[in-house]
Amino acid sequence: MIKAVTGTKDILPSDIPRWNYLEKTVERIFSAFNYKEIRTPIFEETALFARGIGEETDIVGKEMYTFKDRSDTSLTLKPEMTAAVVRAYVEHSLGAQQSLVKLFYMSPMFRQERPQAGRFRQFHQFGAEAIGSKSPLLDAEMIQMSYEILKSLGLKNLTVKINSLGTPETRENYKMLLKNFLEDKKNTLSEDSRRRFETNILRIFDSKVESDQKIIKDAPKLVDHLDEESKADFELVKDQLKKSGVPFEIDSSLVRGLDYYTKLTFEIDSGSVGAQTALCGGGRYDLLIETLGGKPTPATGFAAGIERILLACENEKSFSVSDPAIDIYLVKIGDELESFVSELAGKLRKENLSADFDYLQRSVKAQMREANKLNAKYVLFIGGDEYKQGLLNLKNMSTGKEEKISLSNIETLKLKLNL
RNA sequence: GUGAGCGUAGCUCAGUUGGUUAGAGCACCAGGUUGUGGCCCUGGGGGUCGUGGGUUCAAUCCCCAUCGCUCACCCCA
Repeated sequence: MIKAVTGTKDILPSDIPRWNYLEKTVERIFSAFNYKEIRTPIFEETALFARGIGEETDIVGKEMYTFKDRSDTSLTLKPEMTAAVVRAYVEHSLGAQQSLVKLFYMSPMFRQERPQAGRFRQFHQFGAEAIGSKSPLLDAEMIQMSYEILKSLGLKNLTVKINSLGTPETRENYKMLLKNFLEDKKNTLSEDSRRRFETNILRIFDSKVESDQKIIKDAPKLVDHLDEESKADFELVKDQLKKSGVPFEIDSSLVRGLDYYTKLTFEIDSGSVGAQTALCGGGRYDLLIETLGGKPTPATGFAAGIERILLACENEKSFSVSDPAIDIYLVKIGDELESFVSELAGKLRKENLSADFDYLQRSVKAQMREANKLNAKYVLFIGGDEYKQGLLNLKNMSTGKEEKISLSNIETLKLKLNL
């Protein structure tokens, strides 16, 4: 048997109502904040992600699905969306028509990682990008929007964490500071953290090893070494979050894994999922547009993992969707009426009613069971003496009451049913 | 890439200290009402016990390999 590829999942009909509910919620809130949807191709030239995300990152270094097409161009299934959105922004000069462009997306992403709870190789993200302003109000807006979406989905167990990475210069200075601090303690660090010391020293803060945490606890903090502008912006974001009632905590160890972030970064964690607690994350990326060939343009954004959010919602039973119901199920008494029933169903469907009937020549009882399973609001019996007199028997499935209606005014059934 | 756990019906799982036709609940189908659902009752279909090899008179059970799934590390949404 051929199965779905490792790390990929079918979203089955029984899953769809929950996905639809999430998607509608997301669209509603994005549009309230005046973000417009953008859709970009599933794959891009590999160079886009290599340059945008950073050659040294894990995503680019070992997690991308990269392949060559017949003209020998290296292509990559998108592992994240920001680089693609920025590419489209630059390519179509979206900034020429409006100086601030607010975009949102929902799309599958691909990363070749080992699957685990809340992590897949094909997964889905929604997110937003605001390109063209350095206002901290937009950073606060990103946090507020994502928080509101999660809240609207009924989630409770949330932690909003914010940090500022400062400008690249302040960050480099700080890295030196940290390096000096850790230099003589290096040998007592875990193996992973010793590796991080060389590759990405800031990530040592993320270590789950207790002994590492003890060492790093007394390390200098990035927030204490910010440049004046980053510091002022950070204060503004905090202020704005307080005003909009978003609870948050400052997490000086919050470092994002993509190279393009500057200044404000944030993450929203859930205590209701497995080890992968981040439901969404984002921040400011003032240098990326330039890196990708555009004019220097400040921007900020975030991305959220849909599977992870739905997992948290399930574990918290944070929302429920009502069972899908069909308006009317046609029960035929006698198989010779099949073709007539099919025609009748067609008429009802034209009236925008959802209608179905039995194609398996099953007994009336079996047809009723089917109607019940489909949550049918009404059942229409076709056949027997009534049918000969031009009448049909209409049954309300919740009250159980039946009434006879005339075959000739079947088109007005919709009004009768109050549907 | 590393580590641990688990693979028995469509689903959730029992089971045999190795021994005849491998079980339950749910789901599915049929009947109980020769024209009427949700409850109930009766019956039925469905499994190469993940795959390959080994040990044995005998393997779903023990051993080895392999594939897959799950969780965690790493990393990230």
